[in-house]
Amino acid sequence: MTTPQDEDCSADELINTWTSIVRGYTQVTRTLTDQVERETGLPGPCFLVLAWLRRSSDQAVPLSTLARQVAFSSGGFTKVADRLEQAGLIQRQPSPCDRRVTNAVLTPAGREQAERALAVYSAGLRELVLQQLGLDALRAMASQMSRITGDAPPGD
Amino acid sequence: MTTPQDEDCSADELINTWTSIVRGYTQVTRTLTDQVERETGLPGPCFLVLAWLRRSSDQAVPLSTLARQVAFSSGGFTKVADRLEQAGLIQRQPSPCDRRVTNAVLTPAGREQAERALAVYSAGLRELVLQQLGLDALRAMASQMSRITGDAPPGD
DNA sequence: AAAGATTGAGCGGTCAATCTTA
DNA sequence: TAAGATTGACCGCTCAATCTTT
Repeated sequence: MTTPQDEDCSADELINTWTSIVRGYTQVTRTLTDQVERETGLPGPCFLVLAWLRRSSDQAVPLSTLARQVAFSSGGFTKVADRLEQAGLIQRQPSPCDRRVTNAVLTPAGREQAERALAVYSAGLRELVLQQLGLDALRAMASQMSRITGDAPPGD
Repeated sequence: MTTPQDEDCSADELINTWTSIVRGYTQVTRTLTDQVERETGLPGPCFLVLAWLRRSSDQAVPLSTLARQVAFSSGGFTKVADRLEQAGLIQRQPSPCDRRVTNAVLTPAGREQAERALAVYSAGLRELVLQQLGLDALRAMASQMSRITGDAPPGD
């Protein structure tokens, strides 16, 4: 939605405003990632993969889908999957319907790690974001961001 | 600010809400970085350094300060500085007052590149964020994020 | 042709060690 | 001692090439 006001916003103000968003986001993300890594030993990308698999209700998910989800290249993700498999957190399964794709599923150990990591993550989120902003402001921010991506706002 | 409502927010809702913020932020950042890189040839970290130097009104800035600003390790930033200097965009200057520190200053070419990159960046910001949200919502989001970091809201 | 997965080469970052100056 | 900068070893990711399957 463009309003006549938009032209009143100088490039400098625009950048300063966005920069404070960058700072906040970066600080929260770094803190959460550090906490998860410290308390579970899971590096950032691995955590995101486990979280996504858990969110898929234990269904097998193609490696390519996971790669897109964490914004990794295909080749880069192969190695993430290698590490996760070697750590016993996921298992590779050739897809029954399309023999090009390999799926990943959580092992019991992987699911347990995912639960622990998500507990740490959400606790940090409560402390860092929810307590500072309150639920209404947080929801408002999320729905703004959803407008940017064109996604449906969360909770619909 | 903690309200009684906070306990009504399940871990799942909390994470979903934050995730949509992550998605929006990531999409905008990636798009802007790609645009800047495509139209100026500057990779992301270099762009941030030039932008910060420009914002310092052409003053000499210690490398350690710049490193903190872009959240790089000391060793990592030395190599960024190497590339920027080799590209003729910055110049190293030993600090007159403290002989441990080396300062960086923009060369004329570096300043020119910084201007171009910032023009691309702010144009993208207008299109991707300002037009979708409007100025008021953008300012609101920035001031929320400032509360998280404890910084003063932008424009004060 | 086109899409998924894997491999190896290359690069950009962190980390630990070192040197210099305060 | 401590802080800033640099160096080299290491590691994780991207990229391009390859193989397989559709």
